Amino acid sequence: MGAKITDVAALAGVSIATVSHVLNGSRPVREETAERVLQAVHALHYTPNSSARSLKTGNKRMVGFLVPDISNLFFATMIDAIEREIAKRGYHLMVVNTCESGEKERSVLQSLCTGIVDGLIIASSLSDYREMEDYLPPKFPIVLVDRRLENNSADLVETVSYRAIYESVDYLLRRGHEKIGCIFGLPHLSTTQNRYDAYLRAFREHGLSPDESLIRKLPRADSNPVPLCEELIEKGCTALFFGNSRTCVQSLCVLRHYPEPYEIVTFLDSPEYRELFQGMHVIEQPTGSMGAMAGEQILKRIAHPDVPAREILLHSVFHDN
Amino acid sequence: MGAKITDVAALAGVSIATVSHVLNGSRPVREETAERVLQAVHALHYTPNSSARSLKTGNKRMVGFLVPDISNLFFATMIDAIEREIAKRGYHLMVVNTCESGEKERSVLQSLCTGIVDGLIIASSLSDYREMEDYLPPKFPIVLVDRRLENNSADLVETVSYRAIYESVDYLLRRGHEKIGCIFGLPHLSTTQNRYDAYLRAFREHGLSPDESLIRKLPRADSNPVPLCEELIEKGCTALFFGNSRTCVQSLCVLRHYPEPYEIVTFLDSPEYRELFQGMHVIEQPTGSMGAMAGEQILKRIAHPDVPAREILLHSVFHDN
DNA sequence: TTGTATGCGTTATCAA
DNA sequence: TTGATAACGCATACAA
Repeated sequence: MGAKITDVAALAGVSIATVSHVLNGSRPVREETAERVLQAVHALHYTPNSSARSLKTGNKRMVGFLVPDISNLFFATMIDAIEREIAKRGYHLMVVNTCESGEKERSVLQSLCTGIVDGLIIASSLSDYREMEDYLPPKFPIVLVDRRLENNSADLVETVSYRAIYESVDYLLRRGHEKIGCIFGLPHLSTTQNRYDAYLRAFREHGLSPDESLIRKLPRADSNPVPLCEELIEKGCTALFFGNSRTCVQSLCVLRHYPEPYEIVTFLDSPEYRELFQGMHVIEQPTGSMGAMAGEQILKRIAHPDVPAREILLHSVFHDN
Repeated sequence: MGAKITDVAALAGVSIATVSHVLNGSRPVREETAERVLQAVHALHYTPNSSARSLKTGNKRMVGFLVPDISNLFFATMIDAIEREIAKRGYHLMVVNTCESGEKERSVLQSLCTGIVDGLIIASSLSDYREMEDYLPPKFPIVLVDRRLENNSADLVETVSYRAIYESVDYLLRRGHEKIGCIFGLPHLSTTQNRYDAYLRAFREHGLSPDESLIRKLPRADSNPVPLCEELIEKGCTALFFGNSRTCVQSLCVLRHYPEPYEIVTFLDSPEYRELFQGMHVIEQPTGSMGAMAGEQILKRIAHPDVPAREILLHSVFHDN
């Protein structure tokens, strides 16, 4: 252990209260006294013990982020944005990978919310908010991001892709495609459901109904989309629609093996993929903005636990390249 | 605030000492009593307040990981492995993105090492260990991972790629390639330097010297390799060597635009890219193992701050597909 | 302008 | 086998 507040007080010839107030600016101190304290602090390389401070004040200056899959660039981009946002106010970000497991999410939730972090941003693998509510102290600051849960009563930052999906389908139909293959993500996620619904509605609004046999969903987080993709191409699809970046990236190796009569629409989840997706049509998600908004919102929530929950909606944009 | 140890004690009809001992296994407790305590813990969703525990024990059960670039899958893979490893012993991982900035690294270092984490794993953007040593309390547990620093006196987990690079160059030369283009990462990193040296040596051991005009290094972390790659192809290269996965991924969009008379060797930094790199020859890094070893080592170092520093070396493997 | 004393929620040392 | 209680290092209400 290093120096403690009592050591500083002794060296400066003042009480520990004065040391504390000098360091926190929490009460006027005579300039000369303050000077002596600061010198003692410097001489002893004193830094306040953050556990003691947290225990006393209840404030950790730390936000947790529960991520379903850290090896997905979508979340890496979001992490970066959140961290940048909260760092502005002196907060640290603690990232924990929940591996798309509701089980692990709950266990991590429980261990973080009691004394480690002041608030939690969660991209949840659960489906109902009540599944996590039991494990949280009442009014614990929570911001849900990207994925919506049923019976949610927490703040939410979400991206709406309905319009962008409509435009992309409209584009493909105008280009005359009749067999459009389609691969979405995990069926139980709100994002998947919303994109799927938007996709169907877009066809219906054109007076069509899509060939359901050309629509696939990935059963598991680690499912390989390659066989699905090959199947769709074999079936004679002339266009492919990918419901997220990762699926598209993983499928690229297949696409190279075939001649290219087809057009591709894919979600662009992270600017990292912009170059890789050159020549495709992309639905760009405002991933960084989502992270920034989530970071901003969790700090607001920590500061004001009692104001009503907010929903913040952002929008994806379709680019036909 | 949630339930406290006094609440549990009251509900179970025992003293707080007994609750503590049941939870920590630090003293024999009658089975029936222990059972009652556990039930109360469960009923109240009690979790010990970690600030209080840390204050008392001096142990935070938290490891920090300073990552230069969280949107690089290489590091995402490592994060996952570290977290998995230390979770076995009840430790949490706190990830902070240093954005390839030595400046930011030092500032984060300073704020984390005094009371927030028990130890730090660092993939450093600095070049000399003494640059960070000044900001650390004496004997603070540090494990350097992936990147070696000059004058290092901390534990180190590093991957050696010399043999794999030799084999890959040998392979390309045997296949008769005479113009081999080459793109490496940031010049100041030990990994880049080692790979570059190994590349040159491999040619020399074949009695050749590589055409230096076909070797490129990325000047900055956010540099776009695409123009470099195009240039190399224009110059008539029949084979390309990528010094890391990300550079290769970013260059893929170019490669599609040219007919394919060339062969590609690339580092495979993360299993995520395995499919994408199908048909290429890869130098596979043991990224997950590096993370696991780093996690294991930091816990050893925290437990035994006084044993001499260790160097742990792993090896990349070349696969000609 | 400064000092004293209490308590934050644990762990661990005594006693019983 | 269990309970009472003293720290851990700090912030802060209350005194002076």
